[in-house]
Amino acid sequence: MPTALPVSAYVVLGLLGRHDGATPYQLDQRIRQSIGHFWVFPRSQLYAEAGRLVRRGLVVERQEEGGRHRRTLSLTEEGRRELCRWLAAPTRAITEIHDEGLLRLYFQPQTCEAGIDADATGAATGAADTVDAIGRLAAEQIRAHEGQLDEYGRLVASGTLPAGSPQRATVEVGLRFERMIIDFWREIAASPAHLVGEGGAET
Amino acid sequence: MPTALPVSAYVVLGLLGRHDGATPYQLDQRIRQSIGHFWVFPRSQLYAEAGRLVRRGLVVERQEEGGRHRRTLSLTEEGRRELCRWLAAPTRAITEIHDEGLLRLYFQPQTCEAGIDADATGAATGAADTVDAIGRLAAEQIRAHEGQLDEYGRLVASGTLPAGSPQRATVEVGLRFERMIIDFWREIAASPAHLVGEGGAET
DNA sequence: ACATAACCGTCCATACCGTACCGTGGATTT
DNA sequence: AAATCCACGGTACGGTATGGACGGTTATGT
Repeated sequence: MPTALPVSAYVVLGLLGRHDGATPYQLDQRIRQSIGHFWVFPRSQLYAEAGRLVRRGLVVERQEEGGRHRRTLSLTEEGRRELCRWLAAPTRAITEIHDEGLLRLYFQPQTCEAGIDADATGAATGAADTVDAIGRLAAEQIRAHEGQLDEYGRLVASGTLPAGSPQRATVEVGLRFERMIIDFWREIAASPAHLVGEGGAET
Repeated sequence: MPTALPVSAYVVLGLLGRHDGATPYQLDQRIRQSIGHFWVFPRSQLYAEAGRLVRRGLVVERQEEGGRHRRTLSLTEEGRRELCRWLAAPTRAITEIHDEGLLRLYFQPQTCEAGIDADATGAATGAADTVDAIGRLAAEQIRAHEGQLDEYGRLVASGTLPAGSPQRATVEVGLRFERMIIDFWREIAASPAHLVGEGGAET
């Protein structure tokens, strides 16, 4: 029991718990259409993580001698125990979000070369540009998120996820999130000017 | 124009655009109560990123000779131009979510040893344990997210964010997200058994 | 046979992360 | 005035992450 394992270790353990004897490659594919939606996990890290787990004795791998040198991973007793401990343990970890669109929105009223600065007297020289930028941003985000929403929809429609399963439930979060954020951006798109300090008495 | 800058570079540029002449330390504080909610940004990266930006000539820093050796950062002309270009550029980047709670939920129906040594009643089937685990997980997540919701509430109440500003809008997303996810976990909590394949023929 | 595509794994240079740590200097004690 | 404390402000460092490019291997098509 070295230091606490990083979450990514449990991604691998958990996946193996459900599909023992898989190769990293297969895990990668599964990740991409499941957990990948709420836990980013690039391919190369998978191999790295698998290696670490082997070193710690939580996983064993058997590598094909010839051919593709496939590595078959499976949990050891200790690996399964560790996984179960983690699943039963409490967590207060909060969702961590990376959203470039929101970032851009946040920074939006910026003094750019269009020539405005702190619109002291309400001369809206650069404000129009900002409104423009916000409008475009919103439009793009709507499109992007609609795409994502569709993808979730297809995933559900594909029937791979048993209705009422935890796996299905996590996708449900994805669906709701996308609907929520699309609504949000639609509101922004509907009145981008509203954000540039039109009505707001502020400092 | 070196290779495209990573998003984190624009975090610094954007922040400086709004508070020119700040020290990394100050930026860190601002981040923690604003962008940090939708773009995680650890302290140490701030200094690293600032250094990179200086090297690229988008930012200049003046370091105090004595005392605390504070570094004051400000945008160069080029830095501001780069920022403005980014703000105006289109992005189709999609939200990236890291949520450990969902991860645990996803992995939940796992074949664990029923006899968890903490309380060995010995007779429990795996299903009951799983229902239990899901219930606890949901309860914790609800508490955690309620805490986060409160924090957003306080942020809004504090009045630091001009109503109708983009900054306020981004917090709105946070609020909606938290409400959404709390609802989700409440549903799970209400009938965790529902997820364990109670009614369904599966496997 | 040959080309082509899908498999499967590896490498690598950077970048990132978090935490522990270290000096500063002002305020409060003693 | 010396000792203590604590908010500042920054650095170091070991481990992790990233993602694209590369290089072999089998299957598919022509």
